[in-house]
Amino acid sequence: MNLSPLQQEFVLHFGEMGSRWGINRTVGQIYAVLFLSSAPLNAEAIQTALGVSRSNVSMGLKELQAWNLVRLRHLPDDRRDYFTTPDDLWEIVRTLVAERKKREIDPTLTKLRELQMQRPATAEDRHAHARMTELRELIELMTGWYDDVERLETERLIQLLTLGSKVRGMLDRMPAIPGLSRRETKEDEGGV
Amino acid sequence: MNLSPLQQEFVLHFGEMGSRWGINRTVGQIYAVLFLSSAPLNAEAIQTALGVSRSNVSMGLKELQAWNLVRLRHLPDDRRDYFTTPDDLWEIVRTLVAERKKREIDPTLTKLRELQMQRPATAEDRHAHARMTELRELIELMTGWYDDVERLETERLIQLLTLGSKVRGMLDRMPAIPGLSRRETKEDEGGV
DNA sequence: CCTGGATTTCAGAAATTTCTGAAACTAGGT
DNA sequence: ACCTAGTTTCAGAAATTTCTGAAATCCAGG
Repeated sequence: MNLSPLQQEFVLHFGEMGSRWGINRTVGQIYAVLFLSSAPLNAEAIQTALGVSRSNVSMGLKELQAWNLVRLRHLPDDRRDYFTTPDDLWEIVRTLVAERKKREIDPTLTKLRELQMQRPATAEDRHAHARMTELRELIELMTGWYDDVERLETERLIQLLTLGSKVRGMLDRMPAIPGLSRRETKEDEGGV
Repeated sequence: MNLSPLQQEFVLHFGEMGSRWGINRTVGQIYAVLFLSSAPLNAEAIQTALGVSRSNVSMGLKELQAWNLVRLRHLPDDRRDYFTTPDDLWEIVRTLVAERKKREIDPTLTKLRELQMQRPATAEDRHAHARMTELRELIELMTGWYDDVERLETERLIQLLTLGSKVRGMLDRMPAIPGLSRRETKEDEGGV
């Protein structure tokens, strides 16, 4: 398979962005090709489209599968593996967010909870401990919200996003929530 | 400066997470040390705390400054540069989100808009074009929402997040928004 | 229980990123 | 104008990540 100039440029861009997204160039390119393709593709088609080695494609597909970002399909009378991305972009976004949370947030939350078992001894440790508490609470607030929103069906989610600027007006009409001010009580400490 | 076991473990964790967050280990560790410290730190203190070279610290700080994640401070009668992270964690989150959007989303949005100037010729290109449109519209919807939320003062933002599960009930009481169904009209195409 | 197309694994090669020490630079004090 | 304490830059070294080709594995017929 070979790519049209339009596809080509999109794929190249995804490759370059790959590194910023925490995946490597080839994985980004493989994803881009699958994303644009109207039909499922097998490894060989991807290989020729991108001009990389067969094993590289295999590893890339494996990684994309680990991210739940591609679907394995089979065509009748063909035992090769074919891959697609979901037609529904919202499903892709949900997967992306869920997987990033799993990899980038959850381990830190676990670690913070674990570290908070220790009682701080010195003044400096008390400050560090307080700082970790603040961070943990903030992450918990955000992931709690995410858990709620994630369960919304897509129609509702779009509705919520479209609401956008109206959010402010709505909040104005709600009572302030007591006991949730911006900062907790704050201790001052000295020393370099 | 040397770190307590509590600080040490937090710093090491941040270092390891660094790679998943798109920054490198040392940068993650530098940030962690500054985040926990009750007082501003100079480069030498960071160097001894982490046991890395002076130039590495310098580069790390430079990168953190490029991300707007640290503040440069000066103490009286001392011409060394001291650094801190903001006391307010919400400010940190806002910066983080804004910078990641700038680096990870905006370039793609620009590229998509640019690619859409081209008129698709083949059937396959028409499909690719449609797919890009879908993606662009989705990103625009999400960044539009972000732009609104970003302007909320922190109290309101917390209110919004705390609302969480109540969101669903609220949305139920709102009229559905016409013309914004889940998927656009969808063309079917064949061929491998 | 072979055969042959297809996929996966793996060890080393290639490329990229990170880290370092030395040199260059900067600016306040005298 | 020249120290001097401090910071930044930079070229090469070290470490890490990515990529490849060859070999190993898998598995659906025959």
